Amino acid sequence: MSHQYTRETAAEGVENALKLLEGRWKLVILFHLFGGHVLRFSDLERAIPGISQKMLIQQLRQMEKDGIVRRIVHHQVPPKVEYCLTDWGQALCPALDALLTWAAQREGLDGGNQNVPSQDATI
Amino acid sequence: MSHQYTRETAAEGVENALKLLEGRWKLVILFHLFGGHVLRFSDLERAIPGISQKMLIQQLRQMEKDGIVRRIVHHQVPPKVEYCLTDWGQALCPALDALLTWAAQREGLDGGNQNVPSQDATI
DNA sequence: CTGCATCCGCATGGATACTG
DNA sequence: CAGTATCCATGCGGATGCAG
Repeated sequence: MSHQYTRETAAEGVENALKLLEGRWKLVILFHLFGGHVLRFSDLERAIPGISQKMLIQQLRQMEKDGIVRRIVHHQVPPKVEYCLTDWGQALCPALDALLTWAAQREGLDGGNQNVPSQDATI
Repeated sequence: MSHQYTRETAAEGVENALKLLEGRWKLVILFHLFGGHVLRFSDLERAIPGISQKMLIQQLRQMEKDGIVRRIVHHQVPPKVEYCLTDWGQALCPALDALLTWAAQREGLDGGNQNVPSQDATI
């Protein structure tokens, strides 16, 4: 399982991965679905204040197409559609946790140069 | 170092982290800087075909402001400016690797339902 | 209830030309 | 060499209205 990537393919790989997560609301949706939660369209709508239906369905559809989210249609009136994560979608957890860890490291390391944005090499 | 996040703060944290990585060229630049490489403006320009000066300087400036990239100015004629990663920027490596790992898992798990995008719960 | 269509404003990104 | 300034195209996201 050793990763042997060239600088370019690695950049492409991460860019592709990031592209799947891009979108104003995908992360929020994802976190509402983590842990095996199964939510209806209206549940998500209510759980995410400020999101429009268009955005909600758009982001859900994209993630469904990308294999991150599973869509379950119950043919009944009134309609009922539920959303949950695929196995692959659940597998995102560790990666996002790593990102979280990195973000948390901001205060702590970085060489103590938060207030020295530009170094000046003038002699 | 246990992460104890609520659903909301975690989403915010990751979103903030992702926001720092957003931008058409940031990842590409990052990967060219990983490994302690110190590159001049023109080096990056040459190394990344298709990028415009505007985009290059814009993305670099944002990452500098965010503490990911360090900018070193040599006051001389002709001008010479070098860019490298901060310690925190270098620390991004594991997180991006996790993302890479996740992306690689696409083929392999996900319950074998790549061809069944929408499940149908009709009785 | 769930989801699609349309229109609109704004931010992002790209091309080009110019400056210290 | 290392930017800055300007103009322009595109796309994203928001609001509203309609349909199955």
